[in-house]
Amino acid sequence: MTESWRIPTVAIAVDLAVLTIRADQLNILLVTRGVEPYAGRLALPGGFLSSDDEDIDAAAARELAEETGLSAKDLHLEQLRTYGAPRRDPRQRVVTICYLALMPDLPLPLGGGDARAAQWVPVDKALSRKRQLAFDHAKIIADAVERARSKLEYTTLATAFCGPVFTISDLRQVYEIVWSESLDPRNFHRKVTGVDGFLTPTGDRAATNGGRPAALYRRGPARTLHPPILRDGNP
Amino acid sequence: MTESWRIPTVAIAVDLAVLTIRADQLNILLVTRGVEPYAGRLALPGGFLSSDDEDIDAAAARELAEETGLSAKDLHLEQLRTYGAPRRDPRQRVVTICYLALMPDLPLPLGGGDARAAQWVPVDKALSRKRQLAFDHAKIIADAVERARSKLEYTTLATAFCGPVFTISDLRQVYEIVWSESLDPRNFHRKVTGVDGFLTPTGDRAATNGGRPAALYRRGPARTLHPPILRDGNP
DNA sequence: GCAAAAGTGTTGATGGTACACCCATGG
DNA sequence: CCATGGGTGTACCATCAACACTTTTGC
Repeated sequence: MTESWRIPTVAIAVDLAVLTIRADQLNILLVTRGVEPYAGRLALPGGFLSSDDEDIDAAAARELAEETGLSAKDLHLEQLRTYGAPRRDPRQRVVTICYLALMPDLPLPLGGGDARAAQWVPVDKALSRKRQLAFDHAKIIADAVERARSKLEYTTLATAFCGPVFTISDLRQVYEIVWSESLDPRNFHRKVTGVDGFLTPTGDRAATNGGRPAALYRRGPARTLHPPILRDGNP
Repeated sequence: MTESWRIPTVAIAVDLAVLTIRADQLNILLVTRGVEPYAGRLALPGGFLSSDDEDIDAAAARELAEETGLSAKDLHLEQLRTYGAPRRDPRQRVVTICYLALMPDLPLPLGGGDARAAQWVPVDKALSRKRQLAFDHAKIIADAVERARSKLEYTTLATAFCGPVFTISDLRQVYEIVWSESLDPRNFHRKVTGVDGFLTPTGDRAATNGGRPAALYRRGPARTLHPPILRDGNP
């Protein structure tokens, strides 16, 4: 608590839940804490809000750039929820505003100035070893994953996990991995090509990997899906 | 600014967007500010978070009880979003965690200890006179209404606007008013009675208001709607 | 040709809309 | 009886899951 004079009585933090798909699994970006409390444990990247003129959305974007080297306009970033249980940080009262980011699988570390040991951890693994996570971050991760899962249903966000050009198979695998559910490739194809503005054909074709080469697409202008693509597990 | 010594450099507020249906309109609970800034303007009820051991959800519930006299377990209360633009409060940096509450139309003031002038204001009126609202509260109200609108689609939340017992007509009017859209009474009836756990019949019937008396229902155990009841305006 | 993946056509089930029709009450 | 709102039946249409089938590549 020697640093408590530097931080207001109720401190405000901004934490990031950054998701990607890697090796057929949903992964989350975690850092290893170097200091107490929870030294050595895995935690969401984040930091305290400075009291200057920085907007909280901008603070989240800045943290994201520091961790990944990516600008917020290159990927999806949205506010998830604010967590403020009284003793979630044993040092003092901390209220943390959490953000959800989705990005394609890019190499890490991405040359950010902040060279803390950020690593991709499969979400399943992180959530099955809750004791290794700092603070209430297991709960935050679970909320982030659930938000991502449900957003795939009625928005075009799945494309945020893909690179700039992708095949319909790539997109289907995003859905299958995030939902842990297999989808019929033929019906999926029809469904996504039927939504206006979801996908823009590039005209090119992907290198074949054993069969007929797939058409390549970019993400289209649509942001919501009409009709939605619904999960099975719902009822 | 005489009280600024009591508030940390970055202050945390909890604000409430309390919605109800009154006189066939969606209404929001607003207070008239007595002090600068924005003295005399309408604002969302709320207050600063104390740095003691109060959870932020509990702080929202306490504010709600002070304004309406109702306990949080009697009505729906959920976190909406956190707003933290740098100059949203001209005095100092304030980050506000906003909550959305839905309640049936009950008389106000509800005998809370805090006798500030809380009043119901039709949402349309509030949003068409944005200049009369304090801070960024017009934006918050718009977000709250949009959240309520979309939650009616896939949750059973519409019952939160009704009293403990209600008719299917009452429920339909909730949808019609919140969505500003008229629905076919016959198809609506079939739809809601077809969702398992949405409605529990009481066995009683309402006093007639000109026609056959309607069956009375309580809210059932279901919290999500399968299938959803979708708005028209979507595509 | 054969395997493998992409993409199309078809069919039967399901859920939605529109609307005709019957039910129960007050006046 | 009539007016009024509550509630059911039904016909038609859109969407969807399931799966047979065709297309396009590598080997």
